[in-house]
Amino acid sequence: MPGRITMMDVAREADVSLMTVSRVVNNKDGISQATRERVQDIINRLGYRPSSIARGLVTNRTGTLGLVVPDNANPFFSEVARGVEHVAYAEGYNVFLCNTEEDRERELAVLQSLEEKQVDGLIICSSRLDDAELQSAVAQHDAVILVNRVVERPGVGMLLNDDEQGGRLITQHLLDGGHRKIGFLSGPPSAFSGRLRVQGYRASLEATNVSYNPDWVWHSPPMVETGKQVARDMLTAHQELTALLCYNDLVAVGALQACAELGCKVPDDLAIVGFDDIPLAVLVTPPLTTCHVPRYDLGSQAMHMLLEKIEGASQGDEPILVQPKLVVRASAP
Amino acid sequence: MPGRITMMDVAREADVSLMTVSRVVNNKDGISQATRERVQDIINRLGYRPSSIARGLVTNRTGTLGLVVPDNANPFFSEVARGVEHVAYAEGYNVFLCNTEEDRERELAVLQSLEEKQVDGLIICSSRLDDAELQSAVAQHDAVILVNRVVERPGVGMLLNDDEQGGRLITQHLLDGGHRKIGFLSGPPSAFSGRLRVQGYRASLEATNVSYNPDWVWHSPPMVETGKQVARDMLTAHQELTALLCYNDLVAVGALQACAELGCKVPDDLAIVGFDDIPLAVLVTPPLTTCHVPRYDLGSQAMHMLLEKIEGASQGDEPILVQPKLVVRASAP
DNA sequence: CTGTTAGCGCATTCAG
DNA sequence: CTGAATGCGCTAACAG
Repeated sequence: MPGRITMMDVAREADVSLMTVSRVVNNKDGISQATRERVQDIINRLGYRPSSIARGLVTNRTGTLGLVVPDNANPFFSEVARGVEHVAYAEGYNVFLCNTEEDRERELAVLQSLEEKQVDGLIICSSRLDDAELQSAVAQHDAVILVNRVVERPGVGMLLNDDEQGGRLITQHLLDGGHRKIGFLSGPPSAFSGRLRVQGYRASLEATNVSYNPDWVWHSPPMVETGKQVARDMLTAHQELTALLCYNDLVAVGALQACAELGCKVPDDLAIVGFDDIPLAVLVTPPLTTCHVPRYDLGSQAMHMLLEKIEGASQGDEPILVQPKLVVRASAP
Repeated sequence: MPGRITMMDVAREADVSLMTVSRVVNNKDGISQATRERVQDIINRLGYRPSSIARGLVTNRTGTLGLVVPDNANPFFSEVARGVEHVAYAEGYNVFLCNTEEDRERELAVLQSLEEKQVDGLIICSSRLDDAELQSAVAQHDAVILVNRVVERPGVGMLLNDDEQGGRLITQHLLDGGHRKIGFLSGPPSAFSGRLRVQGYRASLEATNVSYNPDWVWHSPPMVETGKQVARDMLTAHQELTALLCYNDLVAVGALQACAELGCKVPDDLAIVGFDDIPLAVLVTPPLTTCHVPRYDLGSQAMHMLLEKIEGASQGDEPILVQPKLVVRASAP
């Protein structure tokens, strides 16, 4: 096969220099309308496409970005991804969507790979790395936005759902409903947002003089299946509970299923609250009371922040807090 | 800032030539154990990372792949994506996950962009392009796998869920249940698989001497909201229907909601059947009868096929058919 | 307005 | 076992 069509081919065919072709391709001026059109025609006729990797080698910009998420099949992250990609696409970027499958090792590997690919910028959602790992990973890149994770490092942008406040909101709602024995399935230990939500829960309890009971806080991987299993164990071990907060809606749905199996009625025997307000939340029976997080907007806003950083127009690095909103439905009226 | 660390830096520091460093980096032999270790140490100490774009320029391989889907937030595609990415990652590839948002123009743009990025291979899921567009888009790439779409072009691999058979299975199930007036919400007109499913539906009807009524086949975008709207309109216009086939589970869930609003009981007043068997299918009430499609496996198998193609080991281009399986649940017992 | 020169960071020859 | 030369396809800086 004849190999890729290069600028050289176009230049030869048009009987001009490489530079002239380059100028046409990049819409730079300093070229007569006539040559521009002639060259453009030849480009079209030959089907020439610029090699963005050759270009990247000289410009040091690849036009690609990285987006790292724990699990793209989780509706929360896939919606964040949509927001990111929509904006990125509008600005002419392509994005590597990288799934870490909730795995630390894999997150590290992905981050290294993105570095080798020389992405122009990076958004990391809900990193599962510990602080030290994240610090040094982030140090390799010069434009980074963290979503729902904090790290001490100048130059890193942060966009955070106010998880502690979210934890307070849902806890307060249950307290207002008269609940005093409230369990919490708090997500994976590595989840930063889980820790914050528990803090909010605890703060809210203590503000009402209800004592915090660590036995009522269990970890669970953030998926339906695991939520179901852990909820079953927890509810069996702690039959005194009258309400259950869940790390996210997926876990809450799992808890709903566990209740069905245990013959425990929601919300009469047990109130259940989720987090995120994914579309699924209104599709289950009973629909979930939850804390609404603007997933798509989180993605698009993170992307806007990243663009500012890439273009060097970043307005300082104060973390930006997004306020979640309590949504009351039948699972915890 | 001092700029990126290059091979040159390592070579200078180790007092060897570029080539020696290159050999160490790429694990080639023809190097003494001693130098290898010494160079490796310096690489680690300096934090050198090879530039995959520079490498790509000379090797003509980028280590990146493209995956094009209509909507990553659709659980069907996000699961396919997981399958693809899992295998890709294991083989050292990164993948551009590109959402077309069900938009033809955008799909074309994405495909062109992937060409400029010089991906080593490409998987296109459920393309919404017409045949001519797809043909010429595909012609630009040398390793392409189509999922759930057929195109006439040598060299293109195809992995297909047997949608016609799926259409037959679900239709037959309803016929067996005594239904004779069966509507079909068949998805977007651009959806190849929708057309096949309708064919199966029609074939199944006619094999039972039930006449095919085109008034009972309506299009609907493949999402819950739109499914709900179209279902409402259709059921209002055609109250004679006793069963409704849906393009996918999302549409079926929408139909379920429409029924709830219309005061129509499922399955007593109307049987509803979905397609895909996404996790959501068992979470709604009543759980959906549907046609199971192995989404994750579709992704991982497509990826394996793509790898074979990239490595030139492709075993011919017979489309590979995957058989869907009827799953009977309460929405259409 | 257009062309020439140089070099991005690396791997592939081919010599030592 | 190691190194020197060459070029991938393109753009930036300067010349004309």
